[in-house]
Amino acid sequence: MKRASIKDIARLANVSHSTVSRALSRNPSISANTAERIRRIAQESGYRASAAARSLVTRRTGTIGVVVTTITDPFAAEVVRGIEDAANENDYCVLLANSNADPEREMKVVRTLEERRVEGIVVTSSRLGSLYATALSETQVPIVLLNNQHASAFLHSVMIANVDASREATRHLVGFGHRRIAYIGDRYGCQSDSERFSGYRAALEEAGIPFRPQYAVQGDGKAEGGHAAMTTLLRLEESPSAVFCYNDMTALGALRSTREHGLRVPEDVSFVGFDDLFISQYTDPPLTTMRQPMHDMGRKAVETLLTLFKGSASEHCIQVRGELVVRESTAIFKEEKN
Amino acid sequence: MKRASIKDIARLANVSHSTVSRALSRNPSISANTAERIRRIAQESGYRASAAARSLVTRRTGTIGVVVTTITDPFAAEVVRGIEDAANENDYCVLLANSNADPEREMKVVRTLEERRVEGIVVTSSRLGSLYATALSETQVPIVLLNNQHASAFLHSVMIANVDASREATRHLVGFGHRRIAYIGDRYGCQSDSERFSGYRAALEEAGIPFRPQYAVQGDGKAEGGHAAMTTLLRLEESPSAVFCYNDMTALGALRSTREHGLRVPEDVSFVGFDDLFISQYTDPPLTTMRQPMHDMGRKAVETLLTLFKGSASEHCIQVRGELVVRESTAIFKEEKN
DNA sequence: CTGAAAGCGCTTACAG
DNA sequence: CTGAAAGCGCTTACAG
Repeated sequence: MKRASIKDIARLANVSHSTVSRALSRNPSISANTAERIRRIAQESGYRASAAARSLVTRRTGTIGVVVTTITDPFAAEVVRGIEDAANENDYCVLLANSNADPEREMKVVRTLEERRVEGIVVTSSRLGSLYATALSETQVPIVLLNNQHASAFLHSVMIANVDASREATRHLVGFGHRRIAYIGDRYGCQSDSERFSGYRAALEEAGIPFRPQYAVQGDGKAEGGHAAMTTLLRLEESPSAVFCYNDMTALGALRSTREHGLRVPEDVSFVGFDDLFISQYTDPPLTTMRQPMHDMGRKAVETLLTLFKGSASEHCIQVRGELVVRESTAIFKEEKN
Repeated sequence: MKRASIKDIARLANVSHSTVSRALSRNPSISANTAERIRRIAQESGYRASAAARSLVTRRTGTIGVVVTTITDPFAAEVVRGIEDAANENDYCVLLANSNADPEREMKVVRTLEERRVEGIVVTSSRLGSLYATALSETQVPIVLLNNQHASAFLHSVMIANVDASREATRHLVGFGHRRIAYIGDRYGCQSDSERFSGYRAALEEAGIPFRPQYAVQGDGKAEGGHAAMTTLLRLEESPSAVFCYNDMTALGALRSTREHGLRVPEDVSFVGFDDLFISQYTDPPLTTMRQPMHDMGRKAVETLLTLFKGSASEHCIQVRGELVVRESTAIFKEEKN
């Protein structure tokens, strides 16, 4: 059975469909009585206005598109939650798409979102920031990149202040007396990896600790890579007493490798992660980590979209600060414990 | 600047807009040459067909709505991933909405989805299954409930076979020689909690182990609740040697409480969870758990939607089996270890 | 192979 | 306060 249209309601109410439209959108020009009557009839017949028809004339869809590599990534999920919250508060819906970190698919997905006339798009953790700069300059819908992996001055973005945050995270280790401090990076992390690496180097430098190349190893941003990287570090003649990890997932894997080697955390080796995923408070021991305000970053992304919709200018790159959350995976360095 | 419409392309190509429409939809009646030319022009001018206009006439939007309590829940995220994958393979988009487990909001959200003319809706872990039965019987769009908390025979659903799965999980503990086996439930879990509790009871019964009421405690489905519940259990005169948890998050909290009491897992107490969240392989020790095929459940949900779209009949309740994943949080019972 | 016309379900000036 | 008309951007019979 067909859905009731505005005309059906009009017939039922013995008025023109224009009147129905006005009554339903609470246009004050309609008399209270008829308006009331029309609304009741609409209600009873389970009428639902067609958003498609409406948006065709109003030129507004009230939806924003979100592309993530995969919603299964806890970071992405938290960000999307922030986006949803902010979107809903402003009566926007969210069209979700995943790119699987595949540039081709990512472009295709953006295309689809354009056809659906999303009013704005937020893309998280994209690896093709630079591709976007050109490909998307033709796009007519505002895009904001969240923690994108490549700088692209032309686009709007919200980013964590990687260098500062990483420097602070590493300083925490330095402050605990550690000098053999390693870094487990993300070989796919592009700009954010190199920035976090810079922050790490900066902290070493200001503490007068020489950088040892063998202490900089690469993971893959996931637990598997962190595990493998940590295993490498543990095989070193002089293994590190502390490790700063690209992110919490990496730390998770590294923690496990450490445990498998019969070492204790933090007594034998200290760890600090990056992100503060929900689970990081439940690892054993609970993880000290540099928190990214994921929820807030999601909000900020839609807020810049919103100001862009109004035609106002918006900051091009919003930088957000991390916050060190000290838990139990870091301890004061003690010489030769094992 | 306005988006190019089909008419703009028609003007550029010196044909009627009907011809443009046909060329773009690869209607074979159009001559290869003109079709080619039209497509090139459309491409160059960055033309994007308006999905709204199209769906107004085709009566198809190619989108399905998904409502979750919060995407931040790892279970929901995995399910949504499965939904997305299946949807994309069939050229559907996903409109995501969160209900915050608030019935009122959930109904509102469904309303919004209807206005957007989603062709189907999947609702995960809803607590108002029974409300749906009436409220949604008026709805014209097919809805499938995934692990809904209340039975409702009128609706389509995909569910884990809770009783069987829980019985098997508990049997695993029994098989390891445990007799003091506790259950930490979810006070908000409604039907799924009572079903999992039944499975637990059934396993005890078939093993001739008397049920002890003080061994059945309630959490809240989250780590906090699991922590509190386990603390209660540990204060018992004769505390359990094994615990079956409503879900992995509960187990996570329980694990932590156990650790805080200076007890070892699995030497002092064994744990089995439910879900097999991604993180469960990274807990310390890695968690033995009853895996729910979350990804597959998501797929199945859209598959039943798809068959419903075709007008075919579909099974009303698809039951899916859990799979016990044995890791290191369970061990053979040994008398009086501490 | 191509075009003119009608219509999908709304909103919104324009009249009255 | 209400209605008739036009139009948003498409698709699709119907002609030719």
